[in-house]
Amino acid sequence: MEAISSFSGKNKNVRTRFAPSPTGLFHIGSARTALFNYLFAKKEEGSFILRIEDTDKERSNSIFENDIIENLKWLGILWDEGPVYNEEKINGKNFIGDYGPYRQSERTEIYKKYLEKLLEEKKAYYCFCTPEELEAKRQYQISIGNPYHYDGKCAGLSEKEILDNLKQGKKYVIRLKVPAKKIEINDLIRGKVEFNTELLGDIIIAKDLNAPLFNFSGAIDDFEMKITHVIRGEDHLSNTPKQIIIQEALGFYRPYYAHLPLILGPDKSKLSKRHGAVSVSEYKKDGYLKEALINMIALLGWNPGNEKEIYSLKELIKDFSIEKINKSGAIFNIKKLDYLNGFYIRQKSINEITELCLPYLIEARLIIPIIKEQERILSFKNSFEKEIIQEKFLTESEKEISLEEIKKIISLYQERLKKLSEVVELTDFFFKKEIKYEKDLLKWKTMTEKDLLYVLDKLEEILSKIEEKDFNKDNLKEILDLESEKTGKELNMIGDRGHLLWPLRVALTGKEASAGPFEIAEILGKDETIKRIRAAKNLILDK
RNA sequence: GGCCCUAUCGUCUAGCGGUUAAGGACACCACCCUUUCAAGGUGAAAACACGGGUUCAAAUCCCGUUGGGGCCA
Repeated sequence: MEAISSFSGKNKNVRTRFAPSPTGLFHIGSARTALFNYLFAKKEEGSFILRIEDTDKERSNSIFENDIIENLKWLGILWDEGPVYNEEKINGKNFIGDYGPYRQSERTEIYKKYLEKLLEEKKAYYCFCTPEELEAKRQYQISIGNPYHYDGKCAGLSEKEILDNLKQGKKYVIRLKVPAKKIEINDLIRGKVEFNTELLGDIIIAKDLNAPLFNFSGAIDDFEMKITHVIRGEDHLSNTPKQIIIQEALGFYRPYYAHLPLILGPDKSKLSKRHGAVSVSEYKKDGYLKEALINMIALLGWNPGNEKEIYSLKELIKDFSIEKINKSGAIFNIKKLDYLNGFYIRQKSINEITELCLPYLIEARLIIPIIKEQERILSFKNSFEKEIIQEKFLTESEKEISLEEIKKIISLYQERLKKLSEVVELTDFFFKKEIKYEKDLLKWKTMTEKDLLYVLDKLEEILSKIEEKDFNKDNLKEILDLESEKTGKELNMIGDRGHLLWPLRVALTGKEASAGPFEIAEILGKDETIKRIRAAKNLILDK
């Protein structure tokens, strides 16, 4: 039996790969496959490789390749080697992630060499059977209750027949002779899995000499790239015996295999577009942090064996082990992602979270940066403290607002955010000239319109008396607490500050949920606060 | 249809024959805090698919059934 090495010590020879086809946006399931390959390689201090499997020219698109690359980098899943496309980077500083990916479309010569070798050694042969012919045979076999596989007709073609057919330009495929045998795989996750090759028939390995099929090019590349561990989704388990047959025909070593359970949608089928957002870029745009995404997908199908739930990429590398990967599929639970995202958002410093939120506010046109080069504000990084702190913005209501003030606003909402994108709807009232709401929203519990007008009058009166320089949350709290005792008695709502604070909050925000009114009033300032209280009165009086 | 994989609370999972009247997390519910919403705190409810074995003892091992999934066609 093949020894299942647990690789418990460091093994720097470990080489893993992530081999996506660029036929769609970078998928959350692919991200997890990439992550696990990365974690295992890093854990062993080995290498992790990115290989773009773009042999299917019809379906491959560089847009998708870019999406994969961009998001891998964003997540911090960086590969260790690859072609360097930019000369300058060879002489200059060359760091991980600067490498391009390996592309199968650039390696057809390599596959061709092996294809010719197999043909020469008579381990593979040209097959000229037409699709109609094959379909007819298939139907017949099924009708008599047999499982269908190719009957090997073209394996017996003479040298002359082959040449004649080729000369005539007949369409062909290349088939590999498949010996009838049992293939046993010792999957690192699933244990022993057996396949019978008799059910396969002679498999197609290429459409022509320049067009190898996925199973063939993959097997070649895993060998050429000295991959030791093939970690991939369970959907590839059925492909494994085919690849092993190819390896055996070519005399290659066999890598270790580990087939990950699939990530499922709520209906338990493989997670796909019809379940909603599945691409990493969509989650990123929606305001999920990479920390949350990494933490989430790592814990889908893997767990450390203790009760730790919060994991950084670094900690994952430290604790990761293939043995702890589960066997059954896991449903992707967006609520848990939300929880993790909220958690990581709360961990951020105010500068970090402001930097993260700013693009959303700008995109919603709530604020516009007042600087010559607008690009700078979107890409600021290190100079945050020194430079950006001076930056000014123009609000939607065309008032100037400093970054310092925006920071204050965001810090009020930091612990309320589940996703960065929510910052827009939560804080829009700070930036808008006019806020719209139903007047009934102003009423607290059993208050009448008369009570409400009385309270709003009182608020205006009291707040007007406070000097501009004393218009801060602590003072406001002290003064309004005192006032609410009086008005509470008058309105028969003793001890219930809501009769004063609820209308105030709604007048300032137009929302039924928000941060505290004292903090909000301080940021809005005395003039704006009083203006909004008056607007509330007018709303009630239908003016 | 054939082959293969899989099965613990609604969800993610711990459990690797006896310290388990099955533990944690998310979600849900209640309470506390509180002007609202969050956050935080406390607590509740919630699962070993089924049937056979093996064993003194099974969620844990074996077989089957059923369910779910994947691949191929």
